[in-house]
Amino acid sequence: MTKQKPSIPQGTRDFLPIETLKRNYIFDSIRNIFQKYAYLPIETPAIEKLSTLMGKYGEEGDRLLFKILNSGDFLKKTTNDDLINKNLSKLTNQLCEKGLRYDLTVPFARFVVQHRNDINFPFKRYQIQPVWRADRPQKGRYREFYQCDVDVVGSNSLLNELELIQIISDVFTVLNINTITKLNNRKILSGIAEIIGESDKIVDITIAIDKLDKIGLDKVYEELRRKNISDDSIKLIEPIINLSGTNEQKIDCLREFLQDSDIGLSGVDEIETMLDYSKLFELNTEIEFDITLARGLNYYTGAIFEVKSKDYAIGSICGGGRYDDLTSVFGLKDVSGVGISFGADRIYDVMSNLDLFPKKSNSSTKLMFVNFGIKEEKHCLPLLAKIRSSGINSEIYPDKAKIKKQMIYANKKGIEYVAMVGEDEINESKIKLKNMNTGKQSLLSIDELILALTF
RNA sequence: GUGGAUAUAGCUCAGUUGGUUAGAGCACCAGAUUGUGGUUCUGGGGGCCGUGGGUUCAAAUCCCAUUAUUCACCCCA
Repeated sequence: MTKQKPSIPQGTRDFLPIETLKRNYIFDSIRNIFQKYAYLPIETPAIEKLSTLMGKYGEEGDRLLFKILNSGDFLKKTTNDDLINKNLSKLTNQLCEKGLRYDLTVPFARFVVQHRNDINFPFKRYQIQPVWRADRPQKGRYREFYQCDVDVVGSNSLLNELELIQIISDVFTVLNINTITKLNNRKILSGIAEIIGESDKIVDITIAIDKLDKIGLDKVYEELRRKNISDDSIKLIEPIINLSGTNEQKIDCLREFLQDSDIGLSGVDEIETMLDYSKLFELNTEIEFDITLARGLNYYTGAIFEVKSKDYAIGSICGGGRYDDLTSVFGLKDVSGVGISFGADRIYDVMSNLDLFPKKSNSSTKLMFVNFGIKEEKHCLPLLAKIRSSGINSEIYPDKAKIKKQMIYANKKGIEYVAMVGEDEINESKIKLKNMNTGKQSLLSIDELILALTF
């Protein structure tokens, strides 16, 4: 048998215990806050029917879907002509019926429609699961990563948007990350497109101005021209792209600019209401109304959110928005939803690079018994059981090895205390407890030991 | 899908205009220390120099191909 070099597909990762503990700390923190705001958990399968996923994320998204080869005779539906001509899109349909989910929002829309009779609307759910994208990996970009979604469907109220802002603030407060939350509204973007007479090109326009801070003004104009936006139209948007000042100043300016666009004005009203309401409580994230925030996902229809770390550049660590019509493709009309997604993996990268994890998040064992041999381990096992039942994470070294080896094991595992029970201790009915941080040792009874480790 | 960079020990990397037996740090194992970890000292195991071809008396080093990794673009968490 030839030796195989162990490896995993690009863009995927293994997680060592120390990393997994830290990741769990992020998941637990986020989950606790979701529950505090009364969202309910659901899960959906990793694989969905391709018909559910295709066409929801635009052309680019379709390309990034992982597709699953049909089982059995997967060539059954193909014709020789299609194979010879390499008619890829047709062959894809014939070879694959399933794919890995690309995000949690579209499967959730499918879920809502499928289970509409079992759901209590307005439905507030959260979902923490991995998603997969057949992307080229790079910094902060993986092919398998976790999203932590919160969504409300079946309510048009802006209170939901507000609540999401509070959740953003709470999550990043707990995780100790400085953030800026950018807000925009798709209706404003639609209004702008309407005013300049390019309504049908709204997607191209928004994607172009979304790049403003990245490629600069000239390149944005270049891109707009490339998308066949007329010079007259470009001239018209100029003051909008250069919009600056406080959130209030931007709103006033836009209200003026959009005065002939009903949809645009309603977007401005929504933003104003959200900013207004958000002053009712303390928020630990800087709120910025950013007209250039577009986000590619073309199902957003109202509010758009994006959160970035202020201290570590890695793209957005949370994003989302309102989607009014996502369920209608699955046959349920007039159900509006709004939600955001926290990118747990990018949050991990931020916290890891800024060293924001609390110390307690990287160890789980509190106490280890040294194994001195058969007689001693039989004495220790009931003690260990008692310690465990009082809620202390603990273990016994499974082999009678050199003490040194056992101590090294405990040290590497970050175990706080080591218990040594040899012949002398057995005779005295005591346990020698060593604090691995200070090196101090003391002789305790079982009850004293439990008390000492419980506070 | 487009463009750039890199590939040497488990990890991070040295390696001279091509020239003896390819090195270091960290990690790992053992000993100094038979009931005590972290620090220190001593010793040890580890390498088809990504893979295939070419040039040369001679290739980790130069050339070509290939694969993998990585960064950026597109797009996105």
